[in-house]
Amino acid sequence: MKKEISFVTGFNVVKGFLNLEISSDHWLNKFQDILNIENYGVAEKTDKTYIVEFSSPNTNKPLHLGHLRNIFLGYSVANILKANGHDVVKTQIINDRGIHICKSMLAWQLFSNNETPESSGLKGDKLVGKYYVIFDQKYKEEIKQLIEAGEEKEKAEKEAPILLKAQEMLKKWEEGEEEVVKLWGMMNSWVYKGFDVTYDTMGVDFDSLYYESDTYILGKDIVESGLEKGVLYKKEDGSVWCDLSSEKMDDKLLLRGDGTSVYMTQDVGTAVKRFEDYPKTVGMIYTVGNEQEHHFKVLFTILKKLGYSFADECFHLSYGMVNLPTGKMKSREGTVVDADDLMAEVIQDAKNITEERGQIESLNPDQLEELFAQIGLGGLKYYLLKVDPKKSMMFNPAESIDLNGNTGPFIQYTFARTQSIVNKQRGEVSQLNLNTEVEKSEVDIIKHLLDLPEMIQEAGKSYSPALVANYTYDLVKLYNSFYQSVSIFKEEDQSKQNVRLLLTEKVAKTVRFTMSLMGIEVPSKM
RNA sequence: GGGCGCGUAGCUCAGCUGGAUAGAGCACCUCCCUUCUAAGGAGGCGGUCAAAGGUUCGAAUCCUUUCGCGCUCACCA
Repeated sequence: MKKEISFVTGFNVVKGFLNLEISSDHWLNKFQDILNIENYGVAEKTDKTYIVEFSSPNTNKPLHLGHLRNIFLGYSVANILKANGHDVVKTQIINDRGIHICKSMLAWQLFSNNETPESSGLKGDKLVGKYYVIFDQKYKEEIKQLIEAGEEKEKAEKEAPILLKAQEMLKKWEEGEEEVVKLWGMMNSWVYKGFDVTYDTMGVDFDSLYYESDTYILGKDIVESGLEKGVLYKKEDGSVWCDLSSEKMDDKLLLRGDGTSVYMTQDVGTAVKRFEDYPKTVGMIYTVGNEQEHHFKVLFTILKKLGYSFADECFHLSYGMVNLPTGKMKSREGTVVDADDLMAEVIQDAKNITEERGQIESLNPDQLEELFAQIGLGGLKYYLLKVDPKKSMMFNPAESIDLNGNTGPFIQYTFARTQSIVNKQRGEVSQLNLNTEVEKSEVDIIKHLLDLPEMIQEAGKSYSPALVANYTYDLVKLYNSFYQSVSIFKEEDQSKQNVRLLLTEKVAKTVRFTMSLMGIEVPSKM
């Protein structure tokens, strides 16, 4: 065998396993192959388009920790699909209509004295969220009063005056009453402005937006034609349903007795609209929490029954809930972690630690601000992305800003190390000498670099940034081990030094690339 | 009750298309900065892979059952 295959230099047998020794020049050949590829890790362009939906908030309250997992996940999956050569459309459905937003509107009308983001200095989404909470408080007070007056609890919950007023407002909105629509438009614009600030801090953007207030109308039309085709049926009270008994599920309501639409109605409309807007689409990814698994199962089934073959190309990217050490997040109990607050906190922590031990003397104030944001947000994003999406996860605020071990800042730190070497080198590194002898720590890095394309492919297939995170972590661990065990600039053998410099450059490029897939920036100093 | 998912070290997580002594980080204990960033590295401690059966030369991984946890089954979103 040693004669047949030139790169095998030895072998031994342990417990029934054949171990082969591979020569240095084989690994250097492989490394040379990688170096020759311009965008190593990025697959060739395909003509396929994927639509990735994420975020999709309600417009009645600010974004929170749960949204952060959703948004980072969706954004990262979009990047990963791009790296697999596909065209990607990042989108969301904005749930801008319905009773929830009317509640905020009503409470604002009743109790705000015309408070605006400008007059209060509050971020728009925070201001609207504040009135949503006020509505809930008043609503509860009224229920309590009704019960004390001898009303049944259930009846009280249905007949609290403020709730009736909100429902009335919703009706007026659907009828297009000018004043209500105007108020709705104003308060939504506040929210969007607030969200824009949050997305900007996150470093996240979208290619297209869909509004429920638009798509629910299309949804209604589709339901009507489904009725004509006999795919759907109408009950005596006028409500419209889809028979799902053949899939062993309960029938699903698509239009209420009074003709108004439900969530499912607009989801049908949105899906159809998107496939019309992007005809080359071969996959639509819905990044939505696992509590909606049933909803999407039903949605895809209904789409198929309505005759849309693209139903098979829809995929619910279902992710687990984010829990706190204190338990579940509950808005009613005030345990929700606000997205803006958390990001600010994490950036502040990065600042404190960096000022304490960073190598940042040469940076100006603007560069420092940027660095703190990179480290803080990098840590947060990595923390939320390194866990398998489908698993629910524990969010420990104390650990998210940790810097040691399997964390974003650890990886960023390693990248910064590579940069100080790259900067010290100055000028071109000469070609690889394939006859150089390589250390084990160097071979380990080459082997891992060789796995990159397969990892990208797998991450794309399984929609899992966690694979990218773990790959990157393993790579920088190998690099740190190498970094500590050999010296680069003290190496007298020029060929060996070249190998190490080229490895350093390639690891740096790879880390910057894989981190970018997670939406994480890497600093050259920290 | 039905459906779906999860259960790996004290804690947080990898590994799961079956292969060698089950890995990492945190925490705890040793070492290593006159060396390119010690936000680092080398090592130690720590596991009946929830439990029991089964398939297999071989199971954390596949199958069955049980237990525990989560989500879900609205004229809510």
